[in-house]
Amino acid sequence: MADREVAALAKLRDYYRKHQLIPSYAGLGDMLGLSKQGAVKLAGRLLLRGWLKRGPGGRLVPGGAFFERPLVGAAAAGFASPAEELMGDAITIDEYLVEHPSSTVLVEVRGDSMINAGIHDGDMLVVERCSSVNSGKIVVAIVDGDFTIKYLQRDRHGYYLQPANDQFSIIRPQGSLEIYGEVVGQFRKLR
Amino acid sequence: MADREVAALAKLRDYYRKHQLIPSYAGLGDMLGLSKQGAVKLAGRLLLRGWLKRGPGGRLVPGGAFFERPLVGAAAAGFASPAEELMGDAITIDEYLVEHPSSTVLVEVRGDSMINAGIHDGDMLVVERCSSVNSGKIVVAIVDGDFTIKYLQRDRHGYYLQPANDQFSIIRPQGSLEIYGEVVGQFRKLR
DNA sequence: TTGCAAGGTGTACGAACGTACACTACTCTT
DNA sequence: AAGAGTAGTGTACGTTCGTACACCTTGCAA
Repeated sequence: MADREVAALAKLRDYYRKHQLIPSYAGLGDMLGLSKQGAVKLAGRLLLRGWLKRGPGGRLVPGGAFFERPLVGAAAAGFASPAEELMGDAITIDEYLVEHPSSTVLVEVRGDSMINAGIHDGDMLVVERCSSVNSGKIVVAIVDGDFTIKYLQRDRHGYYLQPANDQFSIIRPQGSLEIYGEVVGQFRKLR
Repeated sequence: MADREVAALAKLRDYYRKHQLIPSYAGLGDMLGLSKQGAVKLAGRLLLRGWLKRGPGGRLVPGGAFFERPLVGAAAAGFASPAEELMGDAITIDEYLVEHPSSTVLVEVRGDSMINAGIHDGDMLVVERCSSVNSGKIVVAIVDGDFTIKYLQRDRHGYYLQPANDQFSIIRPQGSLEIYGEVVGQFRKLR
């Protein structure tokens, strides 16, 4: 049975949460009451299932399925064990929203000019810094020294900034248009 | 200068995102163009700042401040050097959204019944599990075995579920109303 | 000028690591 | 009864790891 794998995965999750690190084969063996070689074989099975993968130097690192929480879908009927639903890992949302950590910043929204795009006053935006953005994307641009959030559009006259609110008008930059970055995600507190 | 530390942290964040692992001292040295000993000393400084910490076997693991992202205010005027941005506030998205990790789950939204509350199809909700919720809050309720997202309201006839979309109607539960949890946050990818 | 701390390089060493191979015990299937 | 596959142990080996110590440069204060 795959009983042992499940138990091992549970202990690995606890270990990883505590140390942000998958133990070595020897450590894994100690943790599970196995010999080092038993741990090697067992880890091989976890690798096949995508729970673990190999990192630099042959070290074990968490695989794609390692952090997966039973995502409670809207159509989900059974949610039997509350213990398994727990979102213990604090990294998940961050990884979901941020692809390139070193070039990503957070910007707080002021104003309602993008309200029809679902961006409200007070929301937080995940912004990836880059100077060139494809048209049609939501961007953070710099107009008169201030940040502004708009759709970047282009027509035969060049690029312009389009709000998602009828009460605001299109901005056509005189001269060059300075792009701060592209909006790749958003989040807000509801409480 | 602390210039080198900031650059190193940026590269470390990208490396960690790719491999879920902080490199060894030798790997860190290669990454930064330093000798192994230079990496040892530099890592010592990162340890002092809380960006890294020590794991089992002396290995480096991300510290508490490792996942923080720079927060750029919407009213910020000058943003001259990227280094300057790091001087502002920094938060982790997870800490911002999740207050009680052990009782928080993520739910993916299906349907448009809450669209006027800014909750769209495909959004992710941060749900804090609890059985009793104050009225007026957005809740995940269980109706006929299915999850549903609605405002929880109360009148003289008792509790009912109110959608934020004119095309949907109020749900008055027959018998008891089962609350799965309260929606305390939401996030979505825009790319 | 002297002193000294900060930040860097080079070398060395024992411990721990990943890997490989041989072997055993048990459980199925043929 | 024989064979194959699975899950485990033991031993061995070369590499890499973290650590320590000596040494060099630069900037700055006494």
